[in-house]
Amino acid sequence: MGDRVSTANSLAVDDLGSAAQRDRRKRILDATIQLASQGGFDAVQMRAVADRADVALGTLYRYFPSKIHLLVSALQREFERTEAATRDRPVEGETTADRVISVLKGTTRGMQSDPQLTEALTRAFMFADASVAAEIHQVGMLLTSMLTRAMYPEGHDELTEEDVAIARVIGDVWLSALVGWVTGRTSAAETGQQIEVAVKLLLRD
Amino acid sequence: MGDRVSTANSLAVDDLGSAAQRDRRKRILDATIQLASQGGFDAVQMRAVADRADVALGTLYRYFPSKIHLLVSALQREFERTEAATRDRPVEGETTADRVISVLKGTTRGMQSDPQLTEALTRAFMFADASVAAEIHQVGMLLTSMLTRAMYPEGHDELTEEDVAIARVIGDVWLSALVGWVTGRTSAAETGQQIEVAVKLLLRD
DNA sequence: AGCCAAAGTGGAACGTGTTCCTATTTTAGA
DNA sequence: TCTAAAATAGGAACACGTTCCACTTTGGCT
Repeated sequence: MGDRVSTANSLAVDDLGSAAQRDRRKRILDATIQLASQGGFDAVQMRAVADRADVALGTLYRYFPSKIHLLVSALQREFERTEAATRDRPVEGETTADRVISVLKGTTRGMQSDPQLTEALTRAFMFADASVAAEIHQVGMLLTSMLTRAMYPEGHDELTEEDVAIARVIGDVWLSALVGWVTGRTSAAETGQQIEVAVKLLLRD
Repeated sequence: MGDRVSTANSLAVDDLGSAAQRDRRKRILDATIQLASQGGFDAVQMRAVADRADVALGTLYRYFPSKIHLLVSALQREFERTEAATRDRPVEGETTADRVISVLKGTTRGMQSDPQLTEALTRAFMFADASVAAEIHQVGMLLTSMLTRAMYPEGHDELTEEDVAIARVIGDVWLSALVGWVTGRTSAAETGQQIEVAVKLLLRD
């Protein structure tokens, strides 16, 4: 009775090949995040990632065609985790603005608790070109999703164009603020301030 | 009578040393912009810049301690030119929003007419860390200045905190839109749209 | 004019992202 | 079980940002 799992990998969410391949991919992303967390963007060196993931350099490049792809993919994974964590928890706050601010500050606080990791991921995000558009778009969707959920906690059906536009602008401000912070040009407090002001300007009804 | 200009360089706006030094600096920035204009960020190679500016590599590094400094300094010079050009010209448009959109679209159009240059300068701007804070801040001031002038063409005295906050948010959106565009993730039309929507959201009185 | 410190030259050298190549191992299918 | 294809290992090689060094030129001072 050889139950040698007859090729059955079709259950994978995104069809990422065999179990061994999924495992390698995970090891690589884990190593990336460890290194980023310790030393930021510069510490994520391809040879170091390969070593720590116990994978050859060529294999690393087979999975992720560049350092930027690697880091943006890591960002995507982290962001999915964050979004999932936010999903079930009810958003606190009376007004729309309060709820949005609450969600954003929560997320920002989470990122600021690991500055090096945030620096690495944000830098990669800002440097990414068209070849990473898919991953970037995915992250953008997650952010929009988090924001609109904060705006309408009890599952609205109708998101107006304006709602989406507002979410987008807030996302832009958030990103700028984050860049200012990771590059050491603004403090954590200023970053929070910047976001709060923008949200209040945009959601004053 | 030897009128050999007795050390008289104290008239320089920012005290940038001797005429020879100012000349070298200019040659370097010119070379940078030429190369960026032709091939974007990747084409601005330090050896190439040094060659074209007719300067040794070490000298280039004496003037600009990194490629990022070099490009951000080039951006600063270009932006000063742009800002000066906008200064005298009256801003067209009835409403505040119209005027701001007009100024931003004009500037954006200018940048989009030289995509490679814009890509190089924007990339550098986004990658700049704290050591370039001075130059970055200068560019931010110029942008704010352009925006508030568009908001109040007839020289208001009182810029409220809200005015400045709005200008800042618009600047953030502009930057995000620009990054999306230079990295090939959004089209020129989408970029304009994105800015217009944000401005209308923020200036709807 | 002659001297000295600062600035510039020319180029070697190093680190890290990326590419490439060959040998070996794993995997899928007959 | 056997075999061909795909994946991986291991590492050399290359490109470009950056650093460094020995030497030369420049410019201000006496």
